[in-house]
Amino acid sequence: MNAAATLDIATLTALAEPNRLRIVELLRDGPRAVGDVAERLAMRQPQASKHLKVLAEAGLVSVRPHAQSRVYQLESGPFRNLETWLDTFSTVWDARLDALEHYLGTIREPKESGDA
Amino acid sequence: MNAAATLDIATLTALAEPNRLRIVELLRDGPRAVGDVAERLAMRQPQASKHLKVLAEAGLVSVRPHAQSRVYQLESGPFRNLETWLDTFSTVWDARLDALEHYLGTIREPKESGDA
DNA sequence: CGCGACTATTCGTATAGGCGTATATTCGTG
DNA sequence: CACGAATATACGCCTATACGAATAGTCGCG
Repeated sequence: MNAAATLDIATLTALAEPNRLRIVELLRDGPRAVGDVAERLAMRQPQASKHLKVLAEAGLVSVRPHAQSRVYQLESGPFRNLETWLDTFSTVWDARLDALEHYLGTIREPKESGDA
Repeated sequence: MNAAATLDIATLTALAEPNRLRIVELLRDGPRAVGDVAERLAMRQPQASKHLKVLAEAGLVSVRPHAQSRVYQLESGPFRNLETWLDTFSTVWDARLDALEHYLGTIREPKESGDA
């Protein structure tokens, strides 16, 4: 039911690559064609294409053909989803100290009472 | 200066691993010892230790010794930082269509005035 | 239609990193 | 101080994947 809290790992694996992260940050300033991305980030065209493909498969970017060029732009979905996932941690920071104390208290107890 | 907008890639690489992501989501419910993590996530103790080490080096978790056990808990810093980074994209979605139109218009131009 | 510009794909190579097994280390206890 | 429990580290193996070079595909244009 809470599908909103289920983060797609592909979003993170796509972002967790330096060059791809740079691409995303470049695209933040606006859409770009493949060659444009390659030139600005000083990488070769095939690498740009491959990384953009990975980003596209993760849904982070979309493509729009324009003559021979292909213009890539960011898609909000995965970013919003990631933000939603991050929000599930917001409540943790408040209860953090309390939870630690509590856990240290129960660490002696065997493992009983299956929680969730 | 604006270090807040500079996302540490280590945060993403640490999270972009299924088992580590599961660890983080488990720790969201509260701190856990290594063996506890290993048992709940059905992984072996060394793997749990290694993954927790990576998470710790990325600053996502902190350790607190308790007898022979070591209790790991989430640290808010990287999560907040990631959230701040995500916020830099919020303004993009609004200007998205506009930016695409604009880029398609300038795609013919060689390279207009090197930006920042 | 053939050519040039732009992009995607394929192939081989190198390396990062995850896993399992074994072992070292540390701490509390009697 | 010896022992057991809990954790960390070391080693070898194996897969995923990023890179470079070469090539194939696609589109507009004359």
